[in-house]
Amino acid sequence: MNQYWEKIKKAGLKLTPRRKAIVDIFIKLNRYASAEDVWEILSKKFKRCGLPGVYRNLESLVDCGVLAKVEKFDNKKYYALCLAGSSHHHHIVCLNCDKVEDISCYAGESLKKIKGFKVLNHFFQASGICAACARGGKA
Amino acid sequence: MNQYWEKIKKAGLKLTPRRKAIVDIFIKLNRYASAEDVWEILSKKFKRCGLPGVYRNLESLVDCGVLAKVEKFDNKKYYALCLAGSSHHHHIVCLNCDKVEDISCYAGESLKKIKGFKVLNHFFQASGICAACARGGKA
DNA sequence: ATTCTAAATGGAAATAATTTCTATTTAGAG
DNA sequence: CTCTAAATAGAAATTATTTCCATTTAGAAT
Repeated sequence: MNQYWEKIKKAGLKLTPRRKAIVDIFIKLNRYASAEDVWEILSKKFKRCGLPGVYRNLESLVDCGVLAKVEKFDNKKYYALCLAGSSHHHHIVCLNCDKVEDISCYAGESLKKIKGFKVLNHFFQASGICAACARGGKA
Repeated sequence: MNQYWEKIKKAGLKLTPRRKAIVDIFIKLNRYASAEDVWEILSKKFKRCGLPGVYRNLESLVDCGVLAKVEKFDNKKYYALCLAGSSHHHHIVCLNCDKVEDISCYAGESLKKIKGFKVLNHFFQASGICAACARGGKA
């Protein structure tokens, strides 16, 4: 029972073979992926496997905190394993290898009021080159 | 020749009736809008008016700095008038009236290196309730 | 172990957003 | 006024995602 399975159970979701496999795929990938990416890999393991089911599972895994959404700003949805707890945090993405890491939120008091707005939410995401890629780890 | 028209000309784009009308729509709206929103309004002014043309124009207006993209994280594209110059900045969106305002970027030295990543880009967007809506301006 | 029920699933089809393509029109330089 | 590259309309294609419904299954209760 790993930390991800625990999150799934804790949310009252069933720990299905499909969900275990999807978590496994993300652990092995170590980067963000689209529903179609996941479906392609999952299809090798399960002969009968629909894309709608993958979409449903990715959403439920986001809901229970196992996955986080990653933005590529191209009108597609991307997901990555979320190691951080349920506390508010952000993500940094490697432009070379697509790896995603959790980063804590820097927001302080100054973010409660901006330009007369009462600020309720904010989204932050950084991208760049991770240490491994900078060393030529993959290129 | 207002500031928006100037930006269009400066980018080497033609100042067409369609583009003038789109800028005008955003000035009057004073909030972000989707391609379809713009198309609906534009259709009242021009009987022959295609959605693909609206998409093309919105993109070209972003390219020349007249419009900015706004994220609603729903896999649709949204646009708003961009008053700020070409310098790096962000946006804050009113959840009640959809108004968008430019905000300056707070990023300092600490944002150059995060978790070993060499940070190249970042995206920030805040949302909340604007002063007018807080006063019950529209609700 | 067996039963039971809500949740999960597959797959077809629908929906929604956006882009491509091609022929026609037009802004604006000369 | 002419000319050309840029802009346009509209149909059709593409892409991503969701809905629908009939079937299966995880896991709680027995």
